Amino acid sequence: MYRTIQQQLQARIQAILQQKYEVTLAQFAVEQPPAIAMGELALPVAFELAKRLRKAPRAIATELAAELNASLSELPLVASVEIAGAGYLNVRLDRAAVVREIAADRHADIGGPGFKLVEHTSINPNKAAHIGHLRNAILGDTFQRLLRSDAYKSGYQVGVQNYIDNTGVQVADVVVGLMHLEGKTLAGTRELMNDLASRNHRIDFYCWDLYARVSQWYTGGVDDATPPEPAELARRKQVRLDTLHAIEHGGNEAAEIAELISTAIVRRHLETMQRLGIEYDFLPRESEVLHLHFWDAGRQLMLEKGVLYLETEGKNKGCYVMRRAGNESEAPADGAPDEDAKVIVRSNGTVTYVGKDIAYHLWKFGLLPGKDFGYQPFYTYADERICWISTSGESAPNAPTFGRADAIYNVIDSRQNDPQNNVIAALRGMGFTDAADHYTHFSYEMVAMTPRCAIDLGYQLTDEDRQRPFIEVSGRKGYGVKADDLMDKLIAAALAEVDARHPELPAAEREQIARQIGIGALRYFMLRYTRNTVIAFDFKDALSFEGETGPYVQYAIVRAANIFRKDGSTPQAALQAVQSIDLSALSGDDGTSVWETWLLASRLSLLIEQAIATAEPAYLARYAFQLAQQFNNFYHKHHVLNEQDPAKKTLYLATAAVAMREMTRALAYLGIESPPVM
RNA sequence: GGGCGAGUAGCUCAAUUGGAUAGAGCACCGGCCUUCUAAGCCGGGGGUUGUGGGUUCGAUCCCCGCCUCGCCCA
Repeated sequence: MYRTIQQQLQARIQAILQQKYEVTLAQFAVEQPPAIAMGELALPVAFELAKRLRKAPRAIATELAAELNASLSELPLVASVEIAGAGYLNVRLDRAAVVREIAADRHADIGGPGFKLVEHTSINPNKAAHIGHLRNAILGDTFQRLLRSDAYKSGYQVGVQNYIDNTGVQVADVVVGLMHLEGKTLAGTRELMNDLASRNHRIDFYCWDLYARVSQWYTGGVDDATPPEPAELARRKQVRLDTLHAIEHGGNEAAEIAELISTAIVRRHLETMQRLGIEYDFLPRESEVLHLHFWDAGRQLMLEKGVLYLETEGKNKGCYVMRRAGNESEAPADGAPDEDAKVIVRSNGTVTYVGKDIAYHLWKFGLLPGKDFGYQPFYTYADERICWISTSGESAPNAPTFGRADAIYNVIDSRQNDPQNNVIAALRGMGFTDAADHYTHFSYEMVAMTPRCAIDLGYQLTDEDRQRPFIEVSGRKGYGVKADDLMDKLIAAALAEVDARHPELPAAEREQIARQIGIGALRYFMLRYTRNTVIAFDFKDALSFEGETGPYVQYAIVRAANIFRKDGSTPQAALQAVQSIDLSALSGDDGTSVWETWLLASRLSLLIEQAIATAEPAYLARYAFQLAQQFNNFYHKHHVLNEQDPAKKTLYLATAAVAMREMTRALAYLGIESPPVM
């Protein structure tokens, strides 16, 4: 509702500016005054106009206030407009009228046409998911929820992809471990998987350790009694390279083991993410990008569009290269080679990662001629939703397609800034400016560990590392907190609390509530930081259920629900009743704290809009906390069930109802469930 | 060496993208459970926003220099 009022004010002011001064402002801010006593909305528009009109801000504000006050009939929810400070226009709302609008759940809509593709998670399928992957998946999943159409907003059509690099060097390393460290064949690998499954062990955990061992084996690590000879190290490097090439080509034992193991781990990743309420629509795989020859079509198109050319001189002689972003104007005027150009195809004919990525992104926008994946069902969720996977064979009859997006969001950490910019530059260079403009690298900083946390986990740190602000998670070293381990810990901690508080509940119910709380804490923890903040992970912070956490908000909802349970009434009835009672209790000191709760509760659509526009889910997380704080404030100030004045009691009940409604919604966008009791 | 990001309370982070008195959580100190759940609430201390300049009605935010840290590239 707050958004609607902002829009109405903006429209009205635009009309006045046009009519009175013949100026139009493309955009101007509508803020909130520092204190509610000064009104509900503040317009600094007079400052903006001071330069253009060569007039003092306060004089302009005076004229605008007069115009606005004279036409209040156009703004049914505004009570008055006054001038404050050096030229602010402060707007007071008709509290009763606004409350009735909010109670009736009238709010601005969000959404529009178009298909938006969100890609997130994209974990190398060679080891267990860790806390860094959790941040990625939780950010992506939350953003997807903000975009998608639902009961609250029209939203957009959304597809969620999880890219699987199943032919990369990381998978090859695990295959090297299985074949050369453990001497396993394809049959032996099958046996291992069956054995792990029968003992309820996780294959991704097994590979976590194996991957760390292989990484050390390459550099002559712990498995050797004496350091290996240089010739032996060279042989190991060659084994790695040969395995990688074998997997890329396919049709051999290494490739089959890679397929077997990576698919099993992908399945495990889906299970891990499902615990967090995260689901996917499609898993495009690197193997299909290769086997379906996406790059051939991409290269053809790049050559036609003139962004790819054969370098004939200098250090990149014999390579196909692309000029770097921003260098178009500095093209080699004197015919000298552009040494700064990005190599796309090496002189030996192999394609770089960026090259494959350009082709893949052309496909995402439906710009790759004649190429599409085959689609087969891979995983079915509880609600019958199907997760599809790419295949180079025939598609299943009822398969959807996922290319042809109007906008894409790639949730990838900030270390991939350069490669992502290269892809965008390629699209722009090819003349696909619309695609380039709608390509969002949803960049975020990594999750690291505090040195303290790493030591607690038993990792050997150098003295230098101990002095660092944080230690990077490293699959290669085996450093990191596994996603499933962390969830287990959080749920166990929550269960201990629930057991103590609600021994009367059946065990299954207590476990369900503990799961909701543990996951709520985790998702909130990953969302409360803005994207370009490095999270230095520590168990103490992550395991907290107090203060600015998910459980704090969940608890506020439970408190609100308890009011209705004890009262024997429903939130719906309370909101309905607001339409017909006297709302004079909204004014005065007492009423103001009630009114502030309504006002804050009415901002959800505004916050969703901002979170989408800035690709910053943290704004919504913060909002959920602030609303819960505001509600707790109200809860302690006004004892609802003891209220003797019937009109006041009805208003208070409705206040609890509206806060509960919006907190529950906000949490749902964050992917956090609201437990019935806690 | 080049590119990107960051530096705000003891600690971890915000600041509606240039607005009014820079706000939260944690930690610390003090108070509040016979009331709708204390996973909560109230109060307190704690700041030259790394540093030096500039832009303007107004700068934590924008521009330039310097210092420190992280990441990426070579």
